[in-house]
Amino acid sequence: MASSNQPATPARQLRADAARNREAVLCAAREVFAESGLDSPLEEIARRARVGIGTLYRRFPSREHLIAAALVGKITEYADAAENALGEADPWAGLSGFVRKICALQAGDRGLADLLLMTMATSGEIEAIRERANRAATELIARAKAAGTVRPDLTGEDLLLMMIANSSIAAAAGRDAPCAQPRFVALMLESFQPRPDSALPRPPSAAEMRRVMTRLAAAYGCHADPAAAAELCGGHPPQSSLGQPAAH
Amino acid sequence: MASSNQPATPARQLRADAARNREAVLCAAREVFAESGLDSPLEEIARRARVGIGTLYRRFPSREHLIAAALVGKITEYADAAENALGEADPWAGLSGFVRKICALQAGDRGLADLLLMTMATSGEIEAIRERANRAATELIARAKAAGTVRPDLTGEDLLLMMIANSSIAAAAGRDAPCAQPRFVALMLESFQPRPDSALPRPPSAAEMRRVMTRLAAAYGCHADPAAAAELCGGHPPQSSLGQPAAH
DNA sequence: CGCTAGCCGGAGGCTTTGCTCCACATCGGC
DNA sequence: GCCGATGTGGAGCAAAGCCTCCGGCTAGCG
Repeated sequence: MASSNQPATPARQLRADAARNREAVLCAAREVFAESGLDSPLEEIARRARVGIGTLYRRFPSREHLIAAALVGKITEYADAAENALGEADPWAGLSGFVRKICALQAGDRGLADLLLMTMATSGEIEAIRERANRAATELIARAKAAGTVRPDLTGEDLLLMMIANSSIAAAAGRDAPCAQPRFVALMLESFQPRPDSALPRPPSAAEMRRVMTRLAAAYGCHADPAAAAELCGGHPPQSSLGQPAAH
Repeated sequence: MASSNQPATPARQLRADAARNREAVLCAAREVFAESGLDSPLEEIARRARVGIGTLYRRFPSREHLIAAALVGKITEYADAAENALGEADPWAGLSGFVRKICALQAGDRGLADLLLMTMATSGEIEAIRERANRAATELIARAKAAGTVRPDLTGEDLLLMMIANSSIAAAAGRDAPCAQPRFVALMLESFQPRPDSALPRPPSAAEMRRVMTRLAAAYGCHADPAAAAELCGGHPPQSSLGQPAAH
């Protein structure tokens, strides 16, 4: 068993009809996830793709595989936004533009909003892209700090908190209050700016936020513990060769 | 079919054992709601109260009735916090203390956090208390604006946005990142302070936010449309115009 | 063409949750 | 202590989702 981590493209060439169906599922998944988030019923996706539920499961053995395959493109947009922002001459313009951009992305796609807040243990590809975005975002903050246009105690974790908040506001306000989300982002950006004599309580650590993201993943039915993840990938659970991994 | 709006206290004297059970259910409900939010399974509440599910439904014919009965006390704390803050001499100390207080309340009780973001069409009592809090909060903002310690374009709707955000951060971070929620509140308070030459996009209207709260209520299985609500109360659906006091 | 590996759909088992209904138990006035 | 009004528990039905399995279909190679 070659342990290719997860087939972003199917292992071998699919038959023409199968490939067509696979694409239809991905397309429907993008639609449904965007509308209703990553915990949408998979049956709804199959229905919209005009495909049996069995077909969906054959192509994507778990929800996480489907999520990863459907949203690589979208999360790449996110990473690209971060790196493009580094090209901006003015550090504050770069950072604030990036913040507005990703918050708008979240507001426009509930699936992406969810994905940006969780870790996908089974998809190295997604995590690599996220890491790329993280590096760029950290650099964006560092530059703005150096230029004195951002409060010196701002951290990358603050950006993540903002994204959690933005995601819930976008989900709650939706079309009922379309100006809520931009308003909130503007307020957050105000809070990022430096202000003399104002100290913030200490931020959460990167490790803490990683744990948060792992728990959020679990809430969407994505098992982030290594054993379950490995099993899902067809890999070997650590210490392999036990009859069955304990997790069920 | 008596059309008493909703029995905050049971219609007539309950038998001793029944009253004891009712109290046990309320107590369990407060626990479970606090831990897991207003969408917790009612069976879990019955189980923890060591009571049959039938008993729970007999006493509280719908989830909304149970929520209202279990959380009147908590939401009263919220309204009291607002009114007490009006007693504070320094307007900014009053407002910021209030904000920190309610956000801490939300962080400590997921049920309350949820309740503060939704309208309870079937419980005039809850809505009256909320209205009391709204009036006080509006006054708090007005005072702080007058004193120049808060940005002039801040509105009551911004407070609600903050509460939505705070609720989701508290829920996500939980015990994994206990400093996340205070950190976020501190940032929001920074954004409330005045800053020359900074304009915010226009805030959502009160009516829009009311619609948002109604939809959030529906998400917890609370039917907020007048017809369903009235039916649930055994009252008459149409015409009666005494509905909610319009916020503001 | 004909054949088969590969693919398809959805029936159906399982779990969770909501809510109803009724045979039985208990309280408490007399 | 009797006995009916009152209360109790949980069996049971329905709906929604997850996921597996298998009888039948077809694409596309030879």
